Amino acid sequence: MEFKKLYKGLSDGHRVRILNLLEDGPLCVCHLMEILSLDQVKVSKQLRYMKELGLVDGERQAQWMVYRLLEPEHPLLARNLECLREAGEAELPLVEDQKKRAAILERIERDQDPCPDLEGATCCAR
Amino acid sequence: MEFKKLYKGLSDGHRVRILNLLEDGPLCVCHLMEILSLDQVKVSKQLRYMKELGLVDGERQAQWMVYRLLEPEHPLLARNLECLREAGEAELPLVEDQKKRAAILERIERDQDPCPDLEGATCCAR
DNA sequence: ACGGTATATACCAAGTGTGGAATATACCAT
DNA sequence: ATGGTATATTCCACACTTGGTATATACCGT
Repeated sequence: MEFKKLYKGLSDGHRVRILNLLEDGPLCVCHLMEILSLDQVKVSKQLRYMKELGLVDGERQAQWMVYRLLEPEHPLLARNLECLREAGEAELPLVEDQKKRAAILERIERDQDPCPDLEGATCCAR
Repeated sequence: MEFKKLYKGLSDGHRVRILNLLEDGPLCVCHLMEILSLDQVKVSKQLRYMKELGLVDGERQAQWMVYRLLEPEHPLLARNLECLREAGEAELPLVEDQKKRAAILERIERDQDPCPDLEGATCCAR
């Protein structure tokens, strides 16, 4: 991955939050909307932008689009997210986002919500 | 420093090369021009941009402007530059730039070129 | 085929970054 | 005061990013 594209990806708060979430595993658009409290068009646009940068990729699962990191083990990305998480709330609610993600996954498990099948676990809540 | 500004700074090849050079110590514009083989206006503009981002600051020393990192110990910046240097020539000639910088400093020492006084050493070659 | 849900795209306006050419400013030496 | 060197700024054009609103597409269940 070109360094330039990585940094363009990281130079926006919403995008960093999305990358941070995807680092823990794939997610569909509706969950990203829910966690970020962002409307659908904005999320879609950011995802498209990051897809063009070569940071993420999306795959259709039934009616949902499930996004994932293109290079989940990319050391520079991982390292930067780590530092940003350590920076705490003052910068971005990254750890809080991770908790919300976990809560959503639990809810899905508990309520048997229909969701695309994804590496053993389900993804979507509605 | 806001993370956003750091990444905006890093998302351009010339800027990364400048930041990498300044990490080793302050430099004046003419040396940056020489090492990057870039014309004066472009260097000045990138420096201004990074000054607005809060990444660098410039101080006049006689007829020269000497630039330095605003937060030389910033861990995220240091870490990213380190990784980019390790990435090697394919991405950016960062290590080569460092060598050029050292060569210039030697040349100054040897030829007693006039330069702004800076933390003991001199800086400018002309 | 139809209506609903999830997601993407198109279009337009505003803001931001980037490049080139010309010009201005600051300082030095004489 | 003058001319030279180092650096910054201005202006203009162009590409990129971002936000809003509206619309289109894809898939599902019936």
